[in-house]
Amino acid sequence: MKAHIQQLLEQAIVCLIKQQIIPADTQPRINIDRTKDKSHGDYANNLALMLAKPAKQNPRHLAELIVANIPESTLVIKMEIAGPGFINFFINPNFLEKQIDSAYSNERLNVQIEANPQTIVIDYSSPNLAKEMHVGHLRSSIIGDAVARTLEFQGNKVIRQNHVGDWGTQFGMLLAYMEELRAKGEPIENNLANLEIFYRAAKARFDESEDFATRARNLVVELQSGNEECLKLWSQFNETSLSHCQETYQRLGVSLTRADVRGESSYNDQLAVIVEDLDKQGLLQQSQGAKCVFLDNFKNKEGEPLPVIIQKKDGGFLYATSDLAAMRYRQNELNADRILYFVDARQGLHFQQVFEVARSAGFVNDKTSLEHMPFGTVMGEDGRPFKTRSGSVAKLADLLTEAEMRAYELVKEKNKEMSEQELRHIASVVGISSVKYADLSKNRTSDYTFSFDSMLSFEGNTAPYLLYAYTRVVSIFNKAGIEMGGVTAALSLTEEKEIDLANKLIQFDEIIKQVAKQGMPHFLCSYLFELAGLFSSFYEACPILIAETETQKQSRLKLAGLTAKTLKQGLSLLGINTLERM
RNA sequence: GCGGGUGUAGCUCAGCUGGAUAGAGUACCUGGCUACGAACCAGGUGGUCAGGGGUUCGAAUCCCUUCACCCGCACCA
Repeated sequence: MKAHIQQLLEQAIVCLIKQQIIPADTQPRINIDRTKDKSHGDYANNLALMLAKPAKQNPRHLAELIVANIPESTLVIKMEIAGPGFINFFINPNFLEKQIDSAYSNERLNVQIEANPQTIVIDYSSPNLAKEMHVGHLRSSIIGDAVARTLEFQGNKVIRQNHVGDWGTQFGMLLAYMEELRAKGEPIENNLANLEIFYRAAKARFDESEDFATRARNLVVELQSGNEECLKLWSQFNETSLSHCQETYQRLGVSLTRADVRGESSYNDQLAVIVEDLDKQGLLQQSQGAKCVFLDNFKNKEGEPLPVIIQKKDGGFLYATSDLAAMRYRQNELNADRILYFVDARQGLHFQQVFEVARSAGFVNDKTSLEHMPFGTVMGEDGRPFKTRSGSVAKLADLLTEAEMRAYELVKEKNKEMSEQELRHIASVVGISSVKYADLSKNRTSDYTFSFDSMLSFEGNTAPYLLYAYTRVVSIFNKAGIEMGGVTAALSLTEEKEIDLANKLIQFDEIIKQVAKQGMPHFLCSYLFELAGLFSSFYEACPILIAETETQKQSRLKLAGLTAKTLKQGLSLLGINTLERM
């Protein structure tokens, strides 16, 4: 609809240019807004206000001229000039009904398939395998996954990349500890059952024993030089850690699989090549023993150009190096059009730098877009950044268990007769979805206050509210004895609440586009919450099964059916399951 | 010091990149279940959009400035 109005306005501009009312070189950005107030029609536009100055016209008068030059359209029944010079468009209600009818019988709910699908690489979750996943991994995993699903739904080719931290100095420490356990005859498997404890034990040995620390450092070197025994231990460790991750993904409903794992270690053989390439291109400089690329746009504390260190003075590589290798791989092997990074905002500078290096070295084409999708820091309830090293770290797995337990209590209280199995299932969906929704519904760029209580409150703008709306529709269709998609009669909108709901329903497509473009699932959350809210009002005000006429009943069933389908589809894009009853 | 971010109702947060009277949730108050599911709905109280300038028809949004807090800034990731 927006596109249609835009076309109308563009044609009006052409006419006005011909008439020399506005200058020939005007290329205004046409912005169609949805109105907040119904008295302003359905859509509004400020073109007259923007062009008033270049056209040397009174804005209201110019608005009249624009309206006079807009071609006939069956979709627009009325245009009004309001305020300082807004043009308000009133849409034919008939159109709304047609849209709903068509979305209802469409698998994709009328969400357009991308005309030019892209290959989009998404780097997300990427936990460090040395430790178990904790709350800090929640945002990247959940937000990245929601965006991946959304882009996929649009018809893009999405390639998930779980860039796990499976390499680096801390592995020396872990391997040394594994060795020690083995020497003592203790089964390593048992100890790896809890990675958090394992890591702490290894760290404690590292801190208390100089011999151990030395051994750990030596093991890093041996690992990197391909010592077989080391690699065996290393891969045993990683296997265990990865299976922990998969377990968590499974519980969380994150769509990452083992096939999406491409850890830092997989770029090992490319690191030296990257250095060589940069050197050949004359981008590399020696500084204080390290090999660096200097970028003029970035300054350090002393106001001197800031280096991106590619290779340490001891010959070791850094995460900038493997990020560059990964970028080149994603460009050349995966043929990415877009590469998205769902990574903590604190790494913003790092990404600016490596993006620039990658471009100037030609690792990435100019056409390929590199996008850091930052998210805010996880804060404790005291308002301070959530620290992971200070003793009582909330493991992600424990958090999920807590959520399920709280949900279980609530579900049981509301459903005294329900079987244990069903209670468990519902509690699991309610608990997990609450945690996810609490995170997804916030603008990802701002800091995130981690709070059990707000996450697991099941009232208001929460996942259960949306799930509840869905189950109400299911219940109605059960009672009516027909399938949710089985309404055949045409829509007939008369009541205000019906029209409000219908208007919201046809916006689904716009919202999907927005989420896909900006990588921000909270737009979808807000939309679904508003949709569920409008449905609840409609539900209260407009009896469905006991409607006055059969026509009205069928029409309302259809509206409810499309609401449920939209909720289900929307939640599914967020990685949240629906329930038939709760 | 330089760069980035944040500051909106008691609390948690939206505000669609400059639009019409700044919105939700929560908390608090009032009303609604022998009722298609009350995890709900209808309504109310609550604001110097951190402060101050500027740009213009119009600013929470753009520019400048002050304040407060957070985060980066050479071999960790």
